[in-house]
This record gives sequence, C-alpha cells and structure tokens, in this order.
Amino acid sequence: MPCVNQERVDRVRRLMPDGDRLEETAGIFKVLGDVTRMKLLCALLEEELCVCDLAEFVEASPSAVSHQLRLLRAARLVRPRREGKMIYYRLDDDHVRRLLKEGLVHAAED
Amino acid sequence: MPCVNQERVDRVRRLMPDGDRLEETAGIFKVLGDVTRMKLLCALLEEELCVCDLAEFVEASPSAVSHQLRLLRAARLVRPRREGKMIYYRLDDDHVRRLLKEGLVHAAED
DNA sequence: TTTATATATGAATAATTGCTCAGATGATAA
DNA sequence: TTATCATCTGAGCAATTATTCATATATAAA
Repeated sequence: MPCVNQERVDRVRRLMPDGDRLEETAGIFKVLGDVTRMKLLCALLEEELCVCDLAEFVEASPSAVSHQLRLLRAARLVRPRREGKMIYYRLDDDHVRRLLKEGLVHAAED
Repeated sequence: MPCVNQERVDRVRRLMPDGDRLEETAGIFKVLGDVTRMKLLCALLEEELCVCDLAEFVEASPSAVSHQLRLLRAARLVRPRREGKMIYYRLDDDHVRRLLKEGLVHAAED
C-alpha cells in the first residue's frame, strides 16, 4: 500500500490505549449495543427492579432477561441484591449513568 | 408472574425515553462495541487519517476497513473528506470524543 | 483515451449473538 | 420433608455480523 503515511501511523500507534483497555471498552459498548439491554438499563436509571419486573417491562421471558442480566453483570453495569426469593438489580455506579446519558444525548443530536 | 410489582413497572414506563431514541442509542453503542472499530476511532481521536493509513494501523484489508467505516459513517461517528484519490476520515464531532473517553474511563475502573 | 491507485460495494461464508426450552439452584412456606 | 416461586444456566437453533473476494466507482497521471 504505497499511499500509507507511515509517520502518521506510527505517531497514532504511540498514543493508543493498550490492547486490554480497548478490548474492555469495546466489550462494554457491545453490551450497551442492544435495544433490550438499553431498555433494562434505562429502567434501572429510575429505580431498583427485580427480574420479573424487568421481564414484564421489556415484554420478554424471565429466562431471556436473566441471560441479558448476566452480560450486564459481567460488564459491571448492574449489581444484584437478593431479598428473599427475589433479586433486585440496580445500576452499578454513577459512571454507568453518565455513559448512558452521553449515549442518549448523542442519539438526540439529529 | 405474580411477583411483578405493576406500580413500579408503570412508573418506569412513563419515564422511558421513546422507542426511536432507544433504538438509535443502542445502534450507536453497537457500532462502538467492536475492537477494530474502537481502534479506528481511537486513532482518529488523535488525527485525521486516510483509509489506507487506517488499514495499515489496524492490520486489516482496506476493504474490511471500508466496510467498518461505512457503519461508523451511518452512525455519524466519523466524517469523510476527499482529497484527490484519497479520503480522509475524522471524528464527526466533540460528542463522539466525549463518548469514547467516557467508555475508556469506565473500562479503567477495575 | 488508457492505466493505475484509492476507496466503495455486493454476495457468500464463517463466526457471533439472542432466544427458547428444559432442567438446576436457592429461598420460603406448608 | 415436600412443594412452590424466583432466578439462573446450558444446549441448540435462528438471526445477525465481520470478513473475504470480486467487482465497481472516482480521481489522477500518462
């Protein structure tokens, strides 16, 4: 590829975040990149909810929601709290809140 | 599902962003949720680059990169500028920058 | 005009993802 | 204990996505 400006490429390479961090970041965005999961998170933006509330809310089976919640937990976007038979979920921290709101704002810019 | 707290569900429903906005937001996050595309965007965080620079940078074929850029364009995350035979890409606006940085910061919180 | 270079696009394939279903776990109540 | 409810998990299937390859477009140079 003769058109490559190697100097530019090298410069950018030096300023790059490391691979693990990129993987992790892309992973978080990937988890956010699904309408059902976005709905779940937006619901939790308002208040703590149990799995069956969430299932009712997004009109999906508890099983489907549980699978989604597993991904959200793995990405540390939500945190569970058991209370008797039920498990209540909430957003993991304020940073998740900021990330969600940034996304929603960007979408509004049309 | 007898455990559903309908009152909570209804309250959350009323506060929800509308469907289109959720779709759009999830779509943006989905595009961000891929390591190759994240690399492309992080590179453009630093400076404007042409397709073949980007291809060299992520070690992928120009064709593969072009396909990814199409998605990034569609999501309004990058903007092309033709200069002769080459097309230079840059981040679309400062909001994209903020979104990327939020994501990277969240990933760093471990 | 013909030729070469940079990028874009369409179709096909391979890999990934989300859902359903069946069954497991954990907690409460009878 | 047994029964029941809420949730989780693994396997399998359907839908989606990323890549490759071949081809098309657009610009520039010969």
